[in-house]
Amino acid sequence: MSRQPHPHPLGEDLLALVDAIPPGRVATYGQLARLLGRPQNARLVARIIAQGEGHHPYHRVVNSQGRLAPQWEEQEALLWAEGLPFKANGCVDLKQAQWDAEK
DNA sequence: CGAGTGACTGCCA
DNA sequence: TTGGCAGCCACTC
Repeated sequence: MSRQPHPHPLGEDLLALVDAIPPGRVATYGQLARLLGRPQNARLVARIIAQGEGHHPYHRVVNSQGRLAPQWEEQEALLWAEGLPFKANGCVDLKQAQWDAEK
């Protein structure tokens, strides 16, 4: 066997965290990174999610600007289907949709 | 080991 | 509100 089920040790924790995001809400890479204990590793979080191992609501993860993935147009449709608020420029309104891990 | 790249973030104009 | 710049970390060549 000698094979790693996850490319990163944080991958499993991150996936569980992403799976914990309730519908109608979104989380930022930095927020997830902070919950993982790596507030400065937002890019690592993005990379792990970009790898897309297993099935999780990755579409609920956006950047600090509420901007969606540059090469994933379907994400907007998925978020819209969950009733997420969008701004005029096509970004998610984090002010209303950002997930609060303590709530 | 060094340079380039990226689904990032925060600050400033 | 929007856009540009620098800083950070991990991966790839």
